[in-house]
Parts: sequence; C-alpha cells; structure tokens
Amino acid sequence: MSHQTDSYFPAEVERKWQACWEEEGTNRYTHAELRRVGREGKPFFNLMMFPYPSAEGLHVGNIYAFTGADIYGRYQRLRGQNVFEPIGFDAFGIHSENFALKQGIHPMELIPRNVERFQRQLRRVGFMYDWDHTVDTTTPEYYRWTQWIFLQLYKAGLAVKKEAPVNWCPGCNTVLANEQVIAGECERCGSEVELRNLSQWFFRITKYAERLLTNLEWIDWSDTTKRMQGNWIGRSDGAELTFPIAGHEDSEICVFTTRPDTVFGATYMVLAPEHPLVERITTEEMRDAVEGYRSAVAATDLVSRKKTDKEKTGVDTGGRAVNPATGEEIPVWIADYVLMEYGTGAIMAVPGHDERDFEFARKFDLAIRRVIAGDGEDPDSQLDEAYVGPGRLVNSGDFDRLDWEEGKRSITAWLAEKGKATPQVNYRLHDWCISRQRYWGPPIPILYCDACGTLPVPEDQLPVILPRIEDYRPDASGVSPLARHSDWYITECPGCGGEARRETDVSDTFLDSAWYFLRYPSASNDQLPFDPELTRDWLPVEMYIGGNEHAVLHLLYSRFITMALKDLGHIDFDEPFKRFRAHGLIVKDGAKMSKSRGNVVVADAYIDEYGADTFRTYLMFLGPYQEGGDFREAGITGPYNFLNRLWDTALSAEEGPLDAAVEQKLHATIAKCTEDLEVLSYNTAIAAMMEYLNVVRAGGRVPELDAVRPLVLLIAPFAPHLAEELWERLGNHGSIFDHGSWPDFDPAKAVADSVEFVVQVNGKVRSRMAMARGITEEGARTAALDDPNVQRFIDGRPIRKTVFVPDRLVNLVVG
RNA sequence: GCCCGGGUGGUGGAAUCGGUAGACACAUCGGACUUAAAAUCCGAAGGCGAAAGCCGUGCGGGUUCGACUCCCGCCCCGGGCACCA
Repeated sequence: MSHQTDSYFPAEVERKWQACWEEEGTNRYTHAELRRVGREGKPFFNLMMFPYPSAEGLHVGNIYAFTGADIYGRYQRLRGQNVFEPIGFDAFGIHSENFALKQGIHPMELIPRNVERFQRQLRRVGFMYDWDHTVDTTTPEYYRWTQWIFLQLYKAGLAVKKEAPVNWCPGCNTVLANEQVIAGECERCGSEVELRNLSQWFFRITKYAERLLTNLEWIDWSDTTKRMQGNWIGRSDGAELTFPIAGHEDSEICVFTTRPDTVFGATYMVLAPEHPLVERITTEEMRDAVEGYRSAVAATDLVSRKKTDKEKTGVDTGGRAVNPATGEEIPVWIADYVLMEYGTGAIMAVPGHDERDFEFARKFDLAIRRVIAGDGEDPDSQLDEAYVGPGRLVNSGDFDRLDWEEGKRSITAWLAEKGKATPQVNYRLHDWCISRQRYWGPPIPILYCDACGTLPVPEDQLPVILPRIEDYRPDASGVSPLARHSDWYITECPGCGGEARRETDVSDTFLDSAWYFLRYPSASNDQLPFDPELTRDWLPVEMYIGGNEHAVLHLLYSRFITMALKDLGHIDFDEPFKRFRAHGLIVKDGAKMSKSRGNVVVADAYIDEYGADTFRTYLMFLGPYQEGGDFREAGITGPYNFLNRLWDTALSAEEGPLDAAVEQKLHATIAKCTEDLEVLSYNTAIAAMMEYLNVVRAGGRVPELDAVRPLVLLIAPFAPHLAEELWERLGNHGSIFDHGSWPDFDPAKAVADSVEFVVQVNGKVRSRMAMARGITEEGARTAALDDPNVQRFIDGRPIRKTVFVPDRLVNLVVG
C-alpha cells in the first residue's frame, strides 16, 4: 500500500482536488466577493465561448478551446489577478430543435439533460469555472433579459419590421440571416436557400457599419478575425451618379460606382430586373421581352441567381439614358447580374474596365470604349479583356492624362457641380434579420392590436414565456408553430385593454449569445439584466478566446449590441472584448472531426486512461494553439511520461543548493514560459519545461527541492490537479492558485557563462568551440585560427574580411 | 477571381530584427532491469558516405560573408469572401 502513495494515479489526484475545489469554493466568488474584488482588487474577466450543449456530449474541439482559455486564466490568477472565469450554455436554436424533433424528445426535457451531462464532463477536465455564475439561455430568467434587450432596441428604432426578400431555408422552414447562408446553402442543414418576401424583424446593424469598422483599427484582436470582419462589413468608397432618362425628364437613374473616373466609358446601363423604374422606361416593343425576363428571374432561386460562373443574360428595355459626362444617349438593359439589394440596384456599365460588363457587352454586342490607359498603352490600344488596373485617363474630354485616382476626385467634383454626383460610401453589410419562424427560442416581445397597432410588451410583463407545446414541428407556411396556439397568442392589449395578438416569431439564437458576457457577473440578479456596479468593475472582458468560425456572426453581433446598449446609456463602453484571440481547429487525420466522417475523438476514454491533466497538456502540446493541430493517439504518452517524471522527481527531491547549470536553466525556463504564456504559445512552453526537467534529472542526479518547486508552479495552469497535489506534498497548505505565485526570474542568471561558438569559413560551419560569454572579436578570431580544421579550410589564403556576431559566430572570409 | 494562413526528418512540430536547421515529443532501433513481458531507465538517429565531407526547410531565380528567414516569378494545401458595381 505504501508504494501506491508514491506513484502517480491521476484519477485519484483529480478526484481529490475537484472535490476540494468544490468544497472550498476555490473557483467561486460570492456576490459580496465579486463586488469587493471588482472594486478594490484586480478584476480579470477571462471569457471563453460558451458551448451549445449537444446531445453527443462534450467534444474534443470544445475541450481544446476551453483548455487554452483555462490555462490563460489560471496563469493570470497565479500572477495575482482576481480571475473570474464563468461558463454557460447556449441552448436555444434550430440545431437543438431539429435534434429534439429527430429524437422525439421535447427540447424542454432534452436540453436540461444535455446541460447536466455537459456540466459533469466539464468538471472532469478541471476547468476553473465559477459554477455560481452560470447562464442557460433557455431559462426564462435569462431570456427575459434577451427580450428586454429587444425592447430597448425597438424603442430606439433599431429594431424594425419590414417586408424584404429574405433567405428561406426549406429544410429548416425558417428564414436565415445572410451570415447563416454558406455558398447559397443553409449552414445548418445544407438545403438550398430560397428567396421569399416576408415581413421580418431586423436589427439595424448597418447604422453601426462605420463604427464597427473603424474600431477594428484599435481593438486588440487576432488579425485574422479583424480582417474577416472588415471584409464582411465591406466598405467601398465611390459616388452616386445620376443619369437622366431620355423622354422622361421627371425621373432619372441613380447608380453607385467606385469608378467615377471611368464614366466617359459608360456605354450602357443595367437595372436589376426588380428595379422600380423598369416599368416606366420599357418601350412598347420591348415590353413582352422584358416581362418575360423579369418573371424568369423571379422564378430563379437565390443560389443559381448568384452563381458567378453562368453565362450572362439580359434584355434591352428599349429605354435610353443620357451619360452625364458625354451627353450621349445610351441603352438601358435589365440583367440579373445586377442585384437590387446592393447600392441602388442599377449600374453604369463600363465594359472597357469591368470584367462583368465586358462579358455582357461582348455577348450583346454593345460598345466597348477604353478610357483608362495603363503603362505602354495608348487611347486606341485594343481591349481584349476588361482592363481594371491603374493608369491615366484617355478618351475622357478635359480629363485626359489625369491619373485615375485624381480622375475619380476631379470627375466626381465636376459632376457634383452639375448636380449629377454625390460622393457615397456603401457597405456590404446588411441589416440583421432576427426573426425565426420556429419554436425553440425566446418569443419576440411584441403585440399587435387592431386598435393600437404594433406595441411592445410592457417591460414589467417580461418574460413572455415560451409555452410548452407538443406540436412544435415547423411547416412551410412561413409562420411559427406558436401561431397554432391562440390560447397563447391572444392576449390583452396593454394600450386599450382589448384583444391583442402576440408576435409568434422567436428571435435568432445569435441574439442570446450577443450579450451573455454582460449577464455572467449578475447571473442571479432578478431585478436587472446586469448590475451597473458589477458591470462597471468587471467589464469589458479582459480576454476572450474562441473559434474564428464566429468571426462574423457572434463576434460582430456582440459588438453591435454592446454599442447600441452604450448609446442607450446602459453601459459605458463601446467594445465588449478588450482582447480576443482565435484558437485553431483540432483535426483528426487532417480532416475536421465530424460524426459523418466518423473521426470524432471521444475525450472520456483518454481521461480515464491518462487523466485530465495529461489530456490537457497533450492537447496544448500538439501544435501552436492559435493554429490547431492533428490529434494523434500515439502522441499522448509524451506528456503523460513527462507528468509522471515530474511526479517522481518532485517526490524524490532533497534539500540542497542548486547546481549552476540547473540554476541557469531554471531562470531561462521561467523566462521562456512567461513569455510564451503571454502569447498563448503553449506548445513551446511545455517543451521548455520538458527540457528543464531533463536537466534536473540528467544522469540520474538527485534533484534539489528548489529546482522542483518553481516547476510545480509553471505546470499548474496546464496540470492543475497534479500541481495542487505536489504543492501540498511539498509542504504547503491551501490551494496553489490562492497561495502560490508565478515564479520570478533573474535575466542575468538566465544566460550561461559559456557559449557554443561557431566558426565559419566563407559562410560554412567548420568548427564549434566553447567560449566565454562576451568574448571579443579578437579573442574569437584568435581561437578560431588555432583550430586545425579551420586552418585546413583557410588553406593559406589571406583573410579578406571577418564577420563577428557576439556570442554566436565568427565568419572568416578568405580567397 | 480576390483576401488571409501554411508547406521544415518516418510523424507532430522548434528556430524567422538574416547568424549552429531539426529544440521538445511520438514512432523506430540498440542496451540495462526481468524467468519473460509490460512499465521504467540509458543511448542512437535528416539523407548519402567507411571517413573527410557533400547535399538538404514546396519549385525556379536573385540579394548577401551567410537565406527556413529578405526580394521576384511559380506550384500545392487549408480558411474566408465572391456577379457587392
């Protein structure tokens, strides 16, 4: 029995410390503590993206993400920060609902079951979660405030109902936000998305487009994430130009262009088939053709409409517009390559300098005119394809010879003077459609009364409870299953006391997650969504770690909601997450893990066999955290052996002075780990600790206690249970995370006295020799010349030049 | 098509203000311990070569005393965007 206590049994150690953390409240704050620490301490809100609690249980991908975030939190805690690390469950939404339908279990039963299982699994991995501050978006206590946020936006005019062409998924029987449509398909079920005109609730995120974009310049986020958001917002600078319509002096065609410098080359125009002016400008002769084309386009779904590889189609309306620069009359066509939803739904076509227009002009034999000449081209150089590069203006009247950039400004100013141009900025970003014709979400808190019109549900009547209904399966009607329950949707009008109908759509699950970080500190507050004092002290979030798959969905929406709440006076910061870091994806055999591929790694078996500490360390050792890595079963024994050796070393260590070599390596290791943890370079930090342990144990020497004690702290963020146990066995009391602190290092001691010096002859390594740190060029050169092998390669030739890199190398250039 | 990220031993990966390529680990091989095996410990190892040495960081050029690192031109893989005017 006695030998047992000297061996590392992860299961035992982990059980012990998880129970201890639970009992002692090591990772929990009481309400009073949260308040006090927020006010007086060093509050550090360490956030990770809360999971969707699927029925399959915790995924290795989740564990990978959370482990990296937990390590960062534990590291900050050892550095003396008061770390608040909560977790919650994002359990509303189509995904849960579809799964519930498939299983035939009501989501109100399924979800709590999943959440419970997730909690159990999360505890096993040893995360530092404050289980007293958790959220579940499906509870009325939470979605009451999701509805409250909707109402605040509604009152501010940021939530509006409008009829619009929307993405309709025939598989899920609901609308989707643009962000949820991937290459024309539903990101959930893969069905081809259709276009439907429906009345929907939108959040006017486009009002914030510019602010969402410019703040990207200063927030401390992963570049990849910022770039994706920037592209998504898609600002483009140009001008709106007006083209009079021949024979209709009372109306004109307005177009958006980023190339006003090419207006002299606009030889025709194209309207989107849905454009309201089509009716007016179409001539009698063309009417049949135009109507035919319009109905054909209307019958086309969004997917094929937006395909770029199909041949261009279109019809001449017979109408003519006047090019405001040249005064020429040019034909007006309609074509489906012009989209109603972007810009003004109309373009001036410049076939000489736009690939799409070029292709169209070629097909329909429309005039192509060069107005930009690149290097080596003249005004008459033939155009075999659209020239979209830089150059100088040609065939452009008084503007000839101007550089195109200058041309943009000059022509816009010239046309503006004539009332034909306005500088204009456009964004690719669309308003956020938040209504869903589904069951499993928070009902949108709106009432319709025949007498009073559209009314918000009074705040004191929140939450609007999602009723338990059994027939929650959606149909193709375009209305929510809740609309089948008049006992629920018929209610009393708060305005006139008469009969009112509830809005039967529920809100998008991305609204639930767009504000959950505000809720954590105030998770149990039933008076307010977020306590003003706690919010002031704990927010914005110090560090947020999550996947880049949410770069343009969750992260953009969260920023928008935060800005809106600030403008409405509820919080005093613009940006919710001071730092955001995207982690990589963990894959298996080079492919994303998925049930359909059958390559999902189940964590439980590995934790059973090796323990959570090994599993955590292994995941972080796979590769750079921010790049992800390939899960290979074999590799796990590396970290496992390392932790075992650490255990044995710690328990066999003795009191005594440190060897010089060990001391130097110790300081170097602390320095390296500190640097690496700051930037989430976990794999190299682990490698440094392994190297250090190899030095401590080299040649079977007896390890010193002073060599081991700091290492226990360095490993603590990775292997918290093991660290606690060793900390205790080394004679300490209480949790290492409360009583230990991250070790300091002395930069002077981190470098060795002797360095291995390289001698090169003509840039090739010819010798290596140990030299004293700080050796002079002369000293190094003399030593180098003493070396017979170096002499052999110099071969009696004169030394033309000596290159000296202090403490690294000397290169003798001969010949 | 456009914008990112990446191509390094048998494998995962280290090292990029230009300065010892392959740290650390996996797998492999050899040794110790064991009746034996597992576990553990010690050691070897980029390729070619007996050795000296030569060659080696996706490919082709270039700059440099010196290039995984910088420049030019390509190829391949992963991600994002895409008739956005």
